[in-house]
Amino acid sequence: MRVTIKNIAEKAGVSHATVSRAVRDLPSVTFKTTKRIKDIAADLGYVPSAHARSLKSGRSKALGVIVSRIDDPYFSELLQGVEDILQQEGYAYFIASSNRDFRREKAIVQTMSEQRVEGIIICSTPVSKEHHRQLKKIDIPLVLVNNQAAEESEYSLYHDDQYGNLQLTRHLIELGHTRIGYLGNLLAGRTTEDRLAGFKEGMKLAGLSILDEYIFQGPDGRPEGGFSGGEYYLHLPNPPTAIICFNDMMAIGLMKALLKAGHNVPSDYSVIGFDNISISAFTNPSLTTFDQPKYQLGQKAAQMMLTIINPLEDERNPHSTVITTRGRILVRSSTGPAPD
Amino acid sequence: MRVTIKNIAEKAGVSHATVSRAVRDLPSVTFKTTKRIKDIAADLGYVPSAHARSLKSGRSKALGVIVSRIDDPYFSELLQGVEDILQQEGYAYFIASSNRDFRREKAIVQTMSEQRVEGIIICSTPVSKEHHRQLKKIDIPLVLVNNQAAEESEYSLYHDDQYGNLQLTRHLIELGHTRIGYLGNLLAGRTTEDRLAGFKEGMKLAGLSILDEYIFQGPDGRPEGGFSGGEYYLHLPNPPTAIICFNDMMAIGLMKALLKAGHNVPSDYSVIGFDNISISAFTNPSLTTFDQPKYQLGQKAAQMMLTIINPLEDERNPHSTVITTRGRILVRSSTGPAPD
DNA sequence: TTATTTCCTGCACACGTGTACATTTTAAAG
DNA sequence: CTTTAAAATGTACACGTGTGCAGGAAATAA
Repeated sequence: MRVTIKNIAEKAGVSHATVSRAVRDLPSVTFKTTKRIKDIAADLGYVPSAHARSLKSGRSKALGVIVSRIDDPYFSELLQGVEDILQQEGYAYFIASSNRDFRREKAIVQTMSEQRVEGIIICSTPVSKEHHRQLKKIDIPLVLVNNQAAEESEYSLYHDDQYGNLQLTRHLIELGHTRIGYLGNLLAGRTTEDRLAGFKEGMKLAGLSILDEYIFQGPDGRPEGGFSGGEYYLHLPNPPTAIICFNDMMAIGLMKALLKAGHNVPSDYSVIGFDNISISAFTNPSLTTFDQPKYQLGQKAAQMMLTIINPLEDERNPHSTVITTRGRILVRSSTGPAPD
Repeated sequence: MRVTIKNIAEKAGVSHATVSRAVRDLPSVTFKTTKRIKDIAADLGYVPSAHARSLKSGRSKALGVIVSRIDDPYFSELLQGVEDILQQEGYAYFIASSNRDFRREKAIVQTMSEQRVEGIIICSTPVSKEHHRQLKKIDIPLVLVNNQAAEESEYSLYHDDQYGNLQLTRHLIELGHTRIGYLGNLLAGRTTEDRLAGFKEGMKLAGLSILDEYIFQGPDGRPEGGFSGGEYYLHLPNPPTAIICFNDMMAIGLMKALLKAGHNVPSDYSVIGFDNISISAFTNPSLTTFDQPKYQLGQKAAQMMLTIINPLEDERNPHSTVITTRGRILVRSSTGPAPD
């Protein structure tokens, strides 16, 4: 069995209460006995039980993080930001991937709730408002990152995707492109809508029209989805000269399809991604994209959560906080002047 | 305050012991009262406390997983395998990244230990045997994945890296290459040594010699590290015609450096990666690599851990289990015949 | 009916820790 | 030295749940 404060107390000839105080460095215990107790504790290999503490204090020092998929570079880069803040603060965190499955996400929240996490950072995307209402019923603080059910939530962080795709669209127009396509992601819900809106806005501002057939939703947000999107565009009788993809992964898949068909990027087609995942600087050609500050977003989400659950004594938390961030366009080599 | 079995007991007019039994579906409670109690529990939004249960039973239903970095696709694909098994079994798991920092890993183990995880899956790489000895002192079951301190551990999984690089080397030799380089990863310790050994073995078997200058350790395992490796090779007076990289990320960075300098892959240089991260099929040219079954490795690690901590009644766990897996070579478009 | 058995339920304590309060020890003051 | 205050330590109960044991209710047998 594990070493407890009682074992230490016995060996030190004091009560377990004194040990409890000593290991937490409370000033009410003499320095000398504190030292003695700590030596014995270290000697026995004592590790305090967060569970017992949680039972008394209601604080578990544990959080939960939900993402759609762990092996999606967008999420894993964001997670690294969350991690670096939480580890610093001595918080542990559970992680789980919802796979965009409503029931799976419910099961995850249930499990985390049983584990008495102090809060949950949700980076995946609840499908319905109904779902979101269910989430709020459990009374655990939530921080939502780029979540769909925006309006309903108190604490959330957003990246301004519409602004991002507006910048990207402008960039293409400045290069002389007029026939521009948007390759979306069927699974991404509101996110793909926001990005589409930015694209439409950019086209409208320039007085350009969009052919219906230039807007296509790929089956997923992976390279495979981008590849099949590429096949779609290549089969159009009059394909666009530039394509804005939902994200970098899809752009990479799309480029693959174009190159495989013997076309050149960017001289035949300009291709654009979104997110600036780390690999996007090393593709061939390197990818023009929009730099969404994922790592910082993760950090800020973690900090927001910590602020909520550890409010400073003298101030109350605001009822609601929404942080909106904007990244910046990164022009690389996958975009060029429109062909004649 | 959260709903407890006492609250339910009060409302149902029974003792909390009966509620405790009812919510766990023990047969000793009448079906009728069980139903009534469960209805009340659901009505009040009861969520059992894993912490209180853990205190009594010693089982926390929580595990820990340590990786070097979460945003490394190798680890995140492996993690997805772990996740898919554990979620199915109702286990939650803490995750943490060590950043290959000894002290950070120690702090992580401490935190997880306080959280009373039932076991820890370690995918990062302990530097020293001393470190590994410290790990074993805490009496928590460990499963090591591709870990350096191989011999000392009871439960571990390995991918046969040496075999892998032997296959890759053979492939290049069959293509007529004789001047072959190995670009390692300075941070990867034993892993890069194993892969180097496979390379040397392949060369030796073919009666080929290796120039010292063809073996170079890049500063890290990311594209950046591969890029600087590429710059190194390009500055050699007599560069190799083919380069085997520590992993796919480095191979992608290396290709970037070669292409940037105006060379062609594979007609000027053949390039090979390792791991088969999902993006490697979509690079330009697509990457010849060795398919390490990361997802399956993660699954097996999780299953092994579950077997250890939930042994079947009628059988005892073996004192030690080591699983070794072999992947297979994937020939794509980044390798070709040696130039004249 | 009563006696016996089986089935349910309640009581009481345990898990490891924290804390208000009581008690003892120590230090300071007289 | 005693007296008094302050500091250090101990006692007892609490957190939410599980479980051995005892007791009560119901079902079966006589």
